[in-house]
Amino acid sequence: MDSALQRARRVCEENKVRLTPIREKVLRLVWQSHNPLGAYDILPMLSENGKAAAPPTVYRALDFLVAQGLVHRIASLNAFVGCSVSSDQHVSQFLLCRKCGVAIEIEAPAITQAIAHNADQYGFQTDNESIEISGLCQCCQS
Amino acid sequence: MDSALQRARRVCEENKVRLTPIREKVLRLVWQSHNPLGAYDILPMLSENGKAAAPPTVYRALDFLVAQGLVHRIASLNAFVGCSVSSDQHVSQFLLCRKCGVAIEIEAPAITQAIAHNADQYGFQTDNESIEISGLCQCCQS
DNA sequence: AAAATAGTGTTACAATATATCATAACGAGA
DNA sequence: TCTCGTTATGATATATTGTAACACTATTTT
Repeated sequence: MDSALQRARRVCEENKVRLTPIREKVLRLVWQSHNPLGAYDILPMLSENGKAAAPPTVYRALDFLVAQGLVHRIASLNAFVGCSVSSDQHVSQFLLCRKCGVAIEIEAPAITQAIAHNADQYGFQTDNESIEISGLCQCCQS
Repeated sequence: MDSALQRARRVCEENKVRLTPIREKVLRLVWQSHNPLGAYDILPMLSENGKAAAPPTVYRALDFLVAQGLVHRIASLNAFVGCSVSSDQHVSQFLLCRKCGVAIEIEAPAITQAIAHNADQYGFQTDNESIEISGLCQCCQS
């Protein structure tokens, strides 16, 4: 968690962008939850002095964090999760438990390679890949 | 297109479910468009005698078709596309052009295998995999 | 300090999806 | 064939997710 913040600061410095208080808070919140969080789950947690933030506030912060590769969006859940891989590759590979909701980020070069190979066959130039595998995690199988 | 309908009928017969007129019409519409269609794009096309259908009508039909493996949902686009592979595997692998919007369904056992191997390492029991790769198709690269 | 850029607050709204309850169609067994 | 349980559809309302647009503030650059 602390190391995640350190990495975030480093990444932002390298990219010459600012990790403002709002962005940092959203990053902390997303990281603290080990399950993916929806934008509207985060929203009330951002409220200072009892006044809730408005949707654009959280979406801007999330868009920023996603752009920097610090957070991933899980399209099938409309939710966001902290990126746990340190390498700066722009891939998003997740095992998603449909029971407990946990999101396990995996790093599988074999998948990435197989995708690159297939895309090549179609002359397709890839931007980013998003792999979302739903199923049951080990804990939830009994 | 006709062969797609034939397959649909066969699949429904095997699964002992009904391909009702609404479901068949939605399937046709999704198939006719070679780009993914949003539910609200389909909605007005369902209108008989000038009266538009209500959202649940199209969502029910789409849910049914997805459950039968005849249509895929592209989560990153909130859209639906006809399934073009005949084998009855429950995987969803797409190359999505961000310029022209085309969705190319690929069948890559190497990817599936790499995923199975990784899931195994985590003791994760997979239901279905969804791979959405955004980028530029060959036509749109110039 | 002035100008330019980037970030935030706020309001309103668009787009996507579902809950709920009533009605209709169908299919199996008496 | 009738009725009863199941499945499908109609209809209304509402929930959820995501953006546009504009004013204002903070930060950086010149």
